[in-house]
Amino acid sequence: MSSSKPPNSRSEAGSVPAAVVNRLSLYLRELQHLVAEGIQTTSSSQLGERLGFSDAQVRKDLAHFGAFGHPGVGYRCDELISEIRRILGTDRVWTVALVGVGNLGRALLGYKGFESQGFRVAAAFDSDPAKVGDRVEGVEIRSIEEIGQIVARGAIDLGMVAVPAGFAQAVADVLVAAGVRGIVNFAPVSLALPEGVSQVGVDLARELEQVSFAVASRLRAEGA
Amino acid sequence: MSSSKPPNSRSEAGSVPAAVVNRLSLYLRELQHLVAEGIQTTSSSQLGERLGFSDAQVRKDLAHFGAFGHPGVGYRCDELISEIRRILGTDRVWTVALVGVGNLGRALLGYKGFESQGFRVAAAFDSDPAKVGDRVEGVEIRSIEEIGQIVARGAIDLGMVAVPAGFAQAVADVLVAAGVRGIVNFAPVSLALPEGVSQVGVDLARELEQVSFAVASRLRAEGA
DNA sequence: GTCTGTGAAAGTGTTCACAGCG
DNA sequence: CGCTGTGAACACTTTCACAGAC
Repeated sequence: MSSSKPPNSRSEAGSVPAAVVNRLSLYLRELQHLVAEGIQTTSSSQLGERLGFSDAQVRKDLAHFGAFGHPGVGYRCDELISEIRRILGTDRVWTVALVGVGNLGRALLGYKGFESQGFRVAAAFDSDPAKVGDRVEGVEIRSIEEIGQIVARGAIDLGMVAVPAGFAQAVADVLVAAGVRGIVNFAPVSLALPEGVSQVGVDLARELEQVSFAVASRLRAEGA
Repeated sequence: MSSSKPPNSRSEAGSVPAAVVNRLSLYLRELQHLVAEGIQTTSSSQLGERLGFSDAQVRKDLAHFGAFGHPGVGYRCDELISEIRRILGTDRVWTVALVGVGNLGRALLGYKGFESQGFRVAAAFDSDPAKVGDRVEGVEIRSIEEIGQIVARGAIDLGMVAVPAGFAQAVADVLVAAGVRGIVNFAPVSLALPEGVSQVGVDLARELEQVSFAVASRLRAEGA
């Protein structure tokens, strides 16, 4: 409990608001676009402007994790990219298991955006015997019974659940029992997971509902 | 400024926090599950418990829009479902245009969860001449040049963008010019849209990053 | 002069706790 | 009694504004 804290490092595990983490990965994405445009240095105001946030918001968010900027200069893009990847944990490759190789599962297997961000879909499972053994995008589809073996072998960090709503909880239970540490759930149900397993839900109908609310509100305001 | 306000109605268009709208569609989903389980009446605490929120949170959220509960009883599920659908605007059918029929676009065309929530994917567009004319899930793929005609004909309310990042802004511009009122963007870029057009972004890699942050934080906390 | 990092102020969102209704 | 709806207390986030670094 004595000891000097290492400089340039904050809690990171401590309670960082989810909204901050959300924006962090937006910053990362935008920094990568900047680099692709040949821009090497940016500022909190440039970054904020491109994303619709204030400059102060950008600086405060980053301040949760350390001091990465250069007063009078701004942020070196490649430097900040490295820092954010380290914070998000994507300075290494996470292996991901996909469960459910329907339309959506197939799209996830073929999605090109995972690899460059540090995620590798390393295994796919489906309950349909007709699909087991097939290869999709170079990944062999295995029987759902094999989840335990493959994941517990330590080869899998995260799970993506793309099965019908009625099966999602059971699949999640199996994944958790096998030792997965986090789950992205594409089924339209709220999963009950034990503490220590993180989840993010992606519900396509809900995304549309968010838009329809905004549009409907605007229509109501105009019409009234 | 005199006048009696009509009972059971609040602003709705007024500034409702996005977080509230997000939870609203979670409530809707959960209420639909409750009905499927044969449960007809629920309470703020039951609803909250199943979703991980406090009972007070549920009541406060709903209070933004009116008084839908029955003291001493709770909420009648079907009643509350109707109210929330009205608030979200999904008490009618929204027609949606999909742009980009790659892996993800195909999955969106085949997604079974839209119809029941009030969304109909009524048109699909792709820039690849080889795809134009094909039918996917009963929807004919049209050339991107036709967006203007089809949307402006008034048949389309919302757009879903599932094209590569580099084309997303251009596609969004065309959709907006054609009169679309809201966009769900699956490309990993921030779209610049004019005021009056709503957007929601879904970035699959970012969803995984949120999970990897949480897991990495936990590992750091344990390891340290 | 430019831009960061940060306390202090302002603004929002959440929880508490209870009056009032069924 | 149980449960809603709600003002008041609290906690959290964002914005402001400026000292310090380049």
